[in-house]
Amino acid sequence: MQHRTTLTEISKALNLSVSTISKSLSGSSEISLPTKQRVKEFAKQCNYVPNNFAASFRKGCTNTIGLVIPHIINPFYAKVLLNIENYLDQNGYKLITCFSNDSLKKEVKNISKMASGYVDGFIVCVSKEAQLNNEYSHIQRLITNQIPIVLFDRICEMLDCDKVIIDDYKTAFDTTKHLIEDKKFKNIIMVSLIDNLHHGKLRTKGFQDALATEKSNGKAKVLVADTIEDLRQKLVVALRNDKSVDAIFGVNEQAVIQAMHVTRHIKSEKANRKIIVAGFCNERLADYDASLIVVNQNAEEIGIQTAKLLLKQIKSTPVRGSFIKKINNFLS
Amino acid sequence: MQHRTTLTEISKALNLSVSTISKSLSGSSEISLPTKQRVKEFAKQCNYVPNNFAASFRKGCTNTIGLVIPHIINPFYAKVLLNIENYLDQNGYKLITCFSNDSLKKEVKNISKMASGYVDGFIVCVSKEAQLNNEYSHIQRLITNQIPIVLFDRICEMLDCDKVIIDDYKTAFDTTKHLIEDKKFKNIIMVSLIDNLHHGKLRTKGFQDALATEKSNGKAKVLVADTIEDLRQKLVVALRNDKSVDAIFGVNEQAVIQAMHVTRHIKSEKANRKIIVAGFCNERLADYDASLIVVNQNAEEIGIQTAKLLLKQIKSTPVRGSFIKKINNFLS
DNA sequence: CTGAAAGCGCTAACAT
DNA sequence: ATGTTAGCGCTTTCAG
Repeated sequence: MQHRTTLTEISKALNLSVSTISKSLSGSSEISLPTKQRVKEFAKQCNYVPNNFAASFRKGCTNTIGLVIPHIINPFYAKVLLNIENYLDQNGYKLITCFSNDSLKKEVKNISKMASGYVDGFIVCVSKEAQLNNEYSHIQRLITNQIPIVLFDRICEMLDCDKVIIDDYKTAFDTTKHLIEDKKFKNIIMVSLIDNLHHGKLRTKGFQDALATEKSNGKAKVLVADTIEDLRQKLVVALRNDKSVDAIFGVNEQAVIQAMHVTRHIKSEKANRKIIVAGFCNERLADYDASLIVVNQNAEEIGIQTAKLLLKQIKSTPVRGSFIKKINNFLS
Repeated sequence: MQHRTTLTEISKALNLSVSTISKSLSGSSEISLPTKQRVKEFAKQCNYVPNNFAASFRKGCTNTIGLVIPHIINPFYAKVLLNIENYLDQNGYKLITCFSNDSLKKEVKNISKMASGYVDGFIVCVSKEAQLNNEYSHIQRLITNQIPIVLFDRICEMLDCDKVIIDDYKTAFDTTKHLIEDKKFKNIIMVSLIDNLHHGKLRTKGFQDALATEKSNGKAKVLVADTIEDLRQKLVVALRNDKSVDAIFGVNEQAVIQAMHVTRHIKSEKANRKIIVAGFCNERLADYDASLIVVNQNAEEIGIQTAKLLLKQIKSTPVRGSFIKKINNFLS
């Protein structure tokens, strides 16, 4: 790495003290105008770039946030990430991004490497593995140590910290109502590949409760599977057995995609059969099938709110520096 | 922020020097086994977490890479990012991620904030705006200052640094050949929304050259547009005017999507008409239309190679520490 | 084996 | 208006 000019070097060259240089460069009113100009000009000539990393170290805060999300192939996470970054950038923060790949081990590793001084706070969407094993001690440790943290999307209700989620239950409930009351579907099948996850269960419940409110509508079927293949087969069987099914409600993107597939297949068997697919998925899916009814998951809003909450926490937390100041006062 | 135990505190508590603590904790062979154990145990009791940020500062390298990409809605970039992160993580590096939103101003801002000491090197995919204005001075400055940097996907040939791209020309050429020779298409239309970008031009050229090699095949049409609407209209007209078109080759994802749309529309007008869409796009598009021919853009490979090249550069660059050491030796 | 000391680049309280 | 000083937490010679 090429040598970078430092304040000390400038101070020696101009026969001024480091603090004068520092103050001049930051435009302090304590310094005379001629001095400030001289310093600034010289600094520019030397290609001086302030070492903000050193400043961060000195001040005890890094203006950096650590983000851990499962992955980014799901456009929902991509959009959340994009919005978090934009919000943080506008507020002078940087973002260290890590992907857990839904592995608990990598999640723990990522968090601990960032927690060793690199970030002022965390935004986390926990891995599937953490959820399945109900293993949150790494998160709990951050909370205990009063490190600012906001969870989003996949959360654990036991943890006492800020959380941002869509209201899965309400969204599923409302969408189902909409399908019944506005769209006039009579026989809806729900499909899920995430019924082992917390938000998956909530969506299923929302669907079921919405149907329960429609007493006349006796038919309600929930199809749950662990693998795509399994779901597809179950769905094919269900649609062949019950010719009156007129809509499929998928509670996660993969389920929606499979529903679209199967629907196309069933339609090709019987041209006049009509089945509409609706559900939680990327709105771009509608690019390829305009009849798809997409549930809006508000990724933008989630991203912004998450970041906003975190910065609020950070601003209300005294930085380490002031704490140390207290100690020193006490000792002296 | 809660107080964090430091080496100094441990040293006072155990009546040992800071350096002994430091060495013990890092398992140095200079320290006796009993001391090491005593220190380690005490550190654990105090919940000691090393401040690697301070260590980074001291050592003059941060083990952090700065990434700037236009955005992440395009799954190609998402996949590249994911693979970069995974590779870097495996090699002990963190990743600061920024999005330029294709704005030159934000790109410059992002780079300079990271360059102020936070990162050991950069991975950049320049913004559309930078390309259109041929404005690369911010990148050139990094290169001049010998800051490790690798460009990917959108590059500038004038810049003297490592670059990773897919071979746009060859990929377009080969795909076109494949469409003609293997798939036996007779009349292919190419569509593009990126003909103002460097790689867009290369893809167009690849298409044209491939067609030129087939002398018997007189027909070759290139449709270029700036907006989606414009492209769609042009394509509709073209397909209505020339009933013999049997394939559309899109050189970017949006163009491919529009081609799929228009094709569906045209087919609905005339049921027996057959048109196949092929092109550069996310392979997930094939989930919704199995007849789509997807060009593989090798996002995984690009991500990994980019990261690998950067780390290679970084490892071959002496850290600032050693430079400073030289100065000191010289002075004393 | 252990300790003392210097210093990474910068800030900010406290002189002068 | 300018300078002095202390120190952020850690690593790394060099001395004992």
